Amino acid sequence: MAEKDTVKDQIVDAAKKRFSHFGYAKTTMAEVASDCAMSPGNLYRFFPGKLDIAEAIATEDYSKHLEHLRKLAVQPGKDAAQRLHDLLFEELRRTYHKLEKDPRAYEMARVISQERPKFANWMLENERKILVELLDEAERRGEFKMDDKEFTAEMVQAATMKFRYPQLWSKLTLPKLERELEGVMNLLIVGLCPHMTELRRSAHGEAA
Amino acid sequence: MAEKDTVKDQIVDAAKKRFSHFGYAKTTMAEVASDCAMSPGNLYRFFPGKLDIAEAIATEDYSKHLEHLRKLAVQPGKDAAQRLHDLLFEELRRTYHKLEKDPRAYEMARVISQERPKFANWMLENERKILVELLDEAERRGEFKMDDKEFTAEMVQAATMKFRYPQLWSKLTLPKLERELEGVMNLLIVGLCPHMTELRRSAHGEAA
DNA sequence: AGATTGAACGATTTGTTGATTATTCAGAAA
DNA sequence: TTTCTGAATAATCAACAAATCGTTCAATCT
Repeated sequence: MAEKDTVKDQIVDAAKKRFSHFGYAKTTMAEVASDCAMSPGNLYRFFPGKLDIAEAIATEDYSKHLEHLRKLAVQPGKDAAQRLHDLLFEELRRTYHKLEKDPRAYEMARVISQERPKFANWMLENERKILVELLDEAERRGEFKMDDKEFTAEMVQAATMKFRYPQLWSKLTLPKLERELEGVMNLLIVGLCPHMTELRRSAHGEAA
Repeated sequence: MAEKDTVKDQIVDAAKKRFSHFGYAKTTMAEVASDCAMSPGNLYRFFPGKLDIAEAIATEDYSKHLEHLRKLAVQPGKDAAQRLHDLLFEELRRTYHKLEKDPRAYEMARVISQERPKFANWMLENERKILVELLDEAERRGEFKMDDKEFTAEMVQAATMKFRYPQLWSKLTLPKLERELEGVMNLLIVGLCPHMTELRRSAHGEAA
C-alpha cells in the first residue's frame, strides 16, 4: 500500500514535470511511463486514465490553496467583512495569475473543467463550506444577518462568479477586476450587515 | 439615401431569412445577393462584410428588446426593487429562451461576440444606462441609497453576470437560475436599501 | 499466484489536397 | 460619372489518408 502510494506519487511527479513543460496534450502516456521506468500499460494499474493523472495534480495543488483559504477565513483580529474580502481577493488573484502567466495551467484547467464538470463543482462546494463557516461565525458575532447561511453562501458565489474565472468572462486587467470585486463586495456586505451604518435620512432628494 | 436604406433593408431581410433557416455559416454571400437580385460584389457597397449584416440584424432585434427593458424600468405602481427584479428577470429569460430553443440564434450570438467584442460591450452599456435611470429615480424617492450611480450600476451588472449568458457558464435549468437570481437580487437590494426593514437586534447570538 | 510488459486496437489528431467562399476590383452598363 | 457586375484572388473549410496516441489484454516474468 505504501508501495502503491509511492508509485502513484512518482507518476504524478513525472506527469507534473511533463505537463508543465510541454503541456497536457503534448505529453504522451508513453513518455510519462518511460520517465517512471515502466511500460505505458502499467500506468493503468495506478490511474484509470491520463485525465485522472491531471486531476490528481490539480487536486494536490488545489488542496494547498484550500488550506490557505481556510486560514484567511478565520484570521483573528479581522472582522467578517475583511475576512470575506481577503477570501474573495485571494481567489481572484490566484486564478488570475495562474491562468495569466502559465498557458500550461490554463490548458489543464480548461481540459479538466470541460471533461470533468464534477471537479469544478467539487471546488465550488469546498469553498462554499469555508464561506458558510465564515458567515456562521459572523452571524454569531452579530456582524452579518441572514436567513439561510448555505443559501447565502451560494448567492455570494453566484454574484462573484465573474471573478472566479476572470479571463473566461472578460479581458479586464487585474486592477480593474479588483476594483470591480471591491464594489460588488461592498454591495453584498452592506446587504448582509444589520446596519452598523446609521444613514437615517429619509427621502430628502430634490425632484426636478 | 432613401434608396440606399431600402436596399440595406432588403439585404438585411434576405440575410435574416437565410440565417434563421440555414444558419450563419451555411449561407453564402452569393445566396443573399441572389435573393436580392444583385451580384455578390454589390453587397459590399452596402455592408463592409458578412459579419456586418449579422450585426445589423442583431442590432435591430436588440433595439426592440432594449425598448421593452426601458418600459419595465419605469413601470408605474411598482417600487424600485420590483422594477429591478423585472429588468433582470426579463434579461435572463430572454437570453435563456433565445439560446435554448434556437441554435441559429446561438450560433450568431457566438460568432458576433467572438469577432466583435465591442458589440457585447455596447449592449452592456445600453442596459447600464437604463439601470442608472432606475437607480437615479429610486434614490430620489429614497428607496435606494448609493454613492455613485454609474459605478453601482456597473457592480449590479458584474454581480449578475452569471445570468446574462446563462448557458455559457453553467448547465443550470431556468428555474434554478431564477431561484439564484432571486437570491442574488435580494442580497443586492437589501444592500442598496437604506433600511426600510427594522431589524435592530444588536448581537444577541449565543457565542460558544 | 500477482506484477509487468508491449504489441494490437480503435479513437483522435495531423497533414494534405481540393473545393467553397468572402472579398476585391477592372471593367461593363446606365 | 455613378452604379453595378462577375471573374480573379486569397482565405477558409471539408474530406480523406496517414500517423500518433490512449487504452487494453494476452503473454511473460518474478
